[in-house]
Amino acid sequence: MSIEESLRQTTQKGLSELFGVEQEISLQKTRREFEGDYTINVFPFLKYSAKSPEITASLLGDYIVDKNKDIDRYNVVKGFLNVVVNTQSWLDALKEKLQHDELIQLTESPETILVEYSSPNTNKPLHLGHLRNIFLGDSVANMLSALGHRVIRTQIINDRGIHICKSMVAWSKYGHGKTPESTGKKGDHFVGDFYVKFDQEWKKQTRELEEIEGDLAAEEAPLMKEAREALIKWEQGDQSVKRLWSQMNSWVYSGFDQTYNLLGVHFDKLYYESDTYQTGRDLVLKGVENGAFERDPDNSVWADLTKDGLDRKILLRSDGTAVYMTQDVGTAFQRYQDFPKLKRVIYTVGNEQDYHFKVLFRLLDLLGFSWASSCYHLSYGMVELPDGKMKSREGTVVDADELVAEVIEKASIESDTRGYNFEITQDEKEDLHRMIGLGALKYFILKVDSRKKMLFDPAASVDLHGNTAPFIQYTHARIQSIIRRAEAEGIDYTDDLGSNLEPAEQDLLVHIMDYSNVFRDAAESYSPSNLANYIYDLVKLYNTFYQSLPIFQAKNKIESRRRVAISTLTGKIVKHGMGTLGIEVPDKM
RNA sequence: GGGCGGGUAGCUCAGCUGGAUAGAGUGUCGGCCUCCGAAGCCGAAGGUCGCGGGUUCGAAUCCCGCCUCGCCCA
Repeated sequence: MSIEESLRQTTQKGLSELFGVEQEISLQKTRREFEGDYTINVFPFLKYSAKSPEITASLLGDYIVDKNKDIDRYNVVKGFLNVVVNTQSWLDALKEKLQHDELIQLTESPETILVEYSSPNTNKPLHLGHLRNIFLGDSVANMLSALGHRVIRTQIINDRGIHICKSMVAWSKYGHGKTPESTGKKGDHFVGDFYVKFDQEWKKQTRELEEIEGDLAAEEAPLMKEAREALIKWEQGDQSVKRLWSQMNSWVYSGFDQTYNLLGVHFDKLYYESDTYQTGRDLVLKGVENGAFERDPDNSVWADLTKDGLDRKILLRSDGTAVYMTQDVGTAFQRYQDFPKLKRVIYTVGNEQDYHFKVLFRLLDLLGFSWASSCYHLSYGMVELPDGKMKSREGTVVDADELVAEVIEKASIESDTRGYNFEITQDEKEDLHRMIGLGALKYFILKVDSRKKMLFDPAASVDLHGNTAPFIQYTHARIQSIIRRAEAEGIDYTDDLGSNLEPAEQDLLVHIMDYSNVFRDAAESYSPSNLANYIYDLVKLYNTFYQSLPIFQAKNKIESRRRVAISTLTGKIVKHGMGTLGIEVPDKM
């Protein structure tokens, strides 16, 4: 049992025996300006103790010191009881952690959890917004998996609809049989270019038509007509349209795969809307039969959610075609068919769809699916640029591939400028630069609370100083350098570590011992930013420790050993934590 | 019109299940490489926690109203 947990139990017991208090208590870290490790605020218990804050705190303090061998002494400041943990207890905890491989405590009830993220459309390449989505979903999946859950990573690929048909029409007319191979272009960009081309030509046609058709020009433009025809033919199963459709989609997928590979993410299972959109339609029709939904005179189908404080929501248009919501009903159902053991489904989708998911989950409930309540919308805020929002129409979208290439290039320049104080091959250099550049980007995005909107400053995202991945990576490399030297000098940290701790050692150690708790809380609240901030604090404490205390020139062998032990454990946590965020840390840089 | 989310140092962000003098980074200014990796460390300056009420021994944190920014539903 951890020191903190045991203190919590003793305190709880003491409050109960002394004052008859039966409630959850919270332990805080003692503020730096006071002596102590943990602080208990006794104000809430005064009405039970019927004594002054000072006396209440002293009684509790006496009890804790008497009953808990980890606690050495205490002091009282106003209503705050600061307890001091035995130095020996901290050192014992350190030794124990080093002997075990597991840095965190695994969950006692492993679940099967499906995490959906990325989920792009197949008509254009990934952009900065997708990156936040991907990094968030991937790190949440990593955290849950690290706790011992069985995680299925998935995405729903929006591979059908008018947008893909636009690219298809444009390629047929202006493509001249070109392919990604023949042009040397990445597949998703290749197809995206035709989507843009469609838009340009369509606008041209619209302008020409406006005099005759007025407001209808956009819809009546020949190109748009062709796109709509293509969609109808697709739904009818037209062979040549389907062939072109799969051809273009496969180009896009190979482009996406390259990007995912570079980002270091993978998926266990893919869902395509072209496979599941009919399922949703059937479920909705069943819902009409059993009275969950209603049919209007014009034959459209609606769900009346006004009782729940939501609106009336259309599910099938009067011509019988499905809307997005209907497709999502189908996909959700399909997933529980495929994985009957699912305990949780996590949808990583931007917060502009908060309402959409509220409605979706309510619909699943109305359809009688017991698992509706285990669906969760992992909602995240938009990414904004220094000059405002990304708008595809204004061409201010930040392309994911370009951005990744830029950060790696920047990392390469910075590393080369600083030089390398070790032997390194060209391949290793490239690997290192990728690690640093990509790490900087991922960390920059993940350190911000995902629920909030964030500002993406391109210059700051590749910064190497302060609260950044390169700073953390650098510290890791520095620690590894110490460990290498310790091994060379034959320092064995499993030996006696003494009975003393300098303040800088203790501050660091206390934080280290908090890792398991912080990790579990971050995982269960789907908050990679909490983990990122913990690692940053850890690394800062380590650097303070490192700069203020000699390791190899210490007063004696025992101190050297202890500092190597603390360094080793810090290094392990940094690697584990960053790895969970999807960020690699180098041994040398 | 209705709903959701945000507003904390010049800038970017922590802190938000109520607790001690609100913290980091960055930027500005000033120190620290004969010593284990300076992508580092130490220090200074910088705040009416959007505004106004309320609850409480105690509010950045909870409640109400307003201002403001963003998004969603018709």
